[in-house]
Amino acid sequence: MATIKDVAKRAGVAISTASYALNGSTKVSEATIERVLKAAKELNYQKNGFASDLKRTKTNTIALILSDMSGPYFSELIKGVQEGASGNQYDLIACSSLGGERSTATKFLREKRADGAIILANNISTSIIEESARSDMPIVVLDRDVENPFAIHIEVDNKKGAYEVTEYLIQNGHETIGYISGPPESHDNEERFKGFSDALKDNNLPFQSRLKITGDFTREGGYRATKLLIAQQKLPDALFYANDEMAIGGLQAFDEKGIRVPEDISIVGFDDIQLAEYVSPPLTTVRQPKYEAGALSVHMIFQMLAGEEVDRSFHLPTEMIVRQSVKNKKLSD
Amino acid sequence: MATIKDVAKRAGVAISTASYALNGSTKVSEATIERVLKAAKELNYQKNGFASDLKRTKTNTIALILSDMSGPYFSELIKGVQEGASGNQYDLIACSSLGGERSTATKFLREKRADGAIILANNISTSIIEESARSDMPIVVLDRDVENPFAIHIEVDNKKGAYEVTEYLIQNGHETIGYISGPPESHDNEERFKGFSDALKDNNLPFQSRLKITGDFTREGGYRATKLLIAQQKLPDALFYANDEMAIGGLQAFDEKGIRVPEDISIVGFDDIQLAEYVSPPLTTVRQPKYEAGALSVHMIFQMLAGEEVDRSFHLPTEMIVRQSVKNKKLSD
DNA sequence: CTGTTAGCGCTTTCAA
DNA sequence: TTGAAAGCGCTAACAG
Repeated sequence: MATIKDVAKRAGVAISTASYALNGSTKVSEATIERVLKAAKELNYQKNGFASDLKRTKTNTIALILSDMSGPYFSELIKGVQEGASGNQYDLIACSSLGGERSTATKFLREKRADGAIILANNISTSIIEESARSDMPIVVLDRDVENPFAIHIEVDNKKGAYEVTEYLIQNGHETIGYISGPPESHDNEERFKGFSDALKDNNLPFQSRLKITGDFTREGGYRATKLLIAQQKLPDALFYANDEMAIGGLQAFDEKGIRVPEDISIVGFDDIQLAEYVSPPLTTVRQPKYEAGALSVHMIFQMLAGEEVDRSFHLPTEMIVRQSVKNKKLSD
Repeated sequence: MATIKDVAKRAGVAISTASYALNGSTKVSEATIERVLKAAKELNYQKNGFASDLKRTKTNTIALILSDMSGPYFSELIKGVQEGASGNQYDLIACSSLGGERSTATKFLREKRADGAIILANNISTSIIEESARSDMPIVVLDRDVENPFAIHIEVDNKKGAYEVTEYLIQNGHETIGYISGPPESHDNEERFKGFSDALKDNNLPFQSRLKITGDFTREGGYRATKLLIAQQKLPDALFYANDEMAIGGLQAFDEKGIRVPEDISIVGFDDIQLAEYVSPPLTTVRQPKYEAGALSVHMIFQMLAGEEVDRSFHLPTEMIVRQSVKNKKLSD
């Protein structure tokens, strides 16, 4: 692998001159630039990015850390981040936190391989985030709150969104409403559950703990949880799934038992993933402003990088998307 | 930002000793290790990853370069790559080729920011790939063929897959069959079209060029192309969409005009994206082994990194997925 | 077991 | 306009 040294030698100039020429400085004569460029091409020279980053102590990249990296859920978020980053001549790279302590994500955070990070990965520990956040490595955390002046928190208003859709269920005449939860340690899940139970309480509806079943945000988990509920024999009027994936799993479980949605039971989800519109029946759910969350995240990173004073916490509004998975009991009963 | 020097000083040892201690070498006494670790913790020391990569001239990461980084399409592929990489203690990072020459992807390739790369990004130029591929930066290209011993080519058998599904259409009694193409410069599209027209030819069916309409692999493009076709008044018996996204766009166009699928026209897609199963009617299509493609890609990268002799080209088999978007004309006519 | 030291490849100051 | 040289922070060979 040719280095700048080789290029300089071949062009018959000093290393520094080669560096200037390669970086398009005006300090070097046309003729020299040409000679250097020619030498570089002949040697198929490629600069070593690490060396220059090291020298400049700046990477011009921001890292997006995801628990999964696959998952259709992240598309929109990524788009928001991507556009913001490239608009500022920053690079965006995505990496996975799979593997916890030993993951790529941890490495990026710890080893300052990026100038900032956006994290949506429940499997990365809060302590790592807190240790890593600093003025030259500002962090935006999307799925929890963190105690560190250089880590701010952006989240959609899970609680309010859950409250609204639960209220919608109630207004449609549903009284016994179950909750299929995400993993108990999930902050999002917790907030959604709070919104859900607040709505129940405010409407003087009791919450039966037998109707809260723990899932894990996956389709499979929703399927299993729903099966469990069906096995209890007494189905509630409606079901709140803590996310759409689980709701879709639930749909399948109901379908297998010949239970019709929404005729026999109404359901709602959360997220408004792309599939929600296509399943049968189309899912009533709450939409998260994912693109906006992504865009805001990068924006805040840049603000922090610029040393500006920023708010420590943001809540983005959700929107209820009414489709056809909820029956109006007041009309039909 | 504390450096290893600061840590060494604070612990009262030499830099190298600090380095050894930090990296868990056995050459250092327990007591020293402890002192160093303590100092590091007190200073909130984080090592600079670039510096060590630079020193070791090895990054232990492989880059996955995508044109988009969003797009549900990539999920499976990513999973295959991710698992292969982390299984070998390598990091995977994904980056986007959005922005062409000036993209993050180009930077990674050119500046040797990874030990190898997997590319699925039609908007990155072949010349960049050819210039970047070398023994210490092997590349797997998924969407074209490249002339470079260190860049190998893995693709699903687009031609055969297209051939099969076209033949399926023919066997079901369809005779005039249209083709909604992807972008003309797409290699995948080209291969699919070849398979399509070969099947026609082998069955002595003429191909009418008015029935080939150019789309762009997006839902919107499929929608527009379909509208165009509908405007021609004479609908063919069936339509081959070069990918599922476009087929779903087409479904919408037909729906708006009250044209029923498959009663009035049969359609097939390509890819078998997740949605294909959920649209109405469920789409008959060709499944690509995306996970396998991803897994094989990393595997080959490691082979090349190890200096082994490898095949320059791989073709992965596809599988036809029969659902309900094709009518059997022989039965009903 | 610990310390000295020579770079990795690059940028950039300073002097010529 | 060009060149010499000093590091960026780290690893590792070598010497003690």
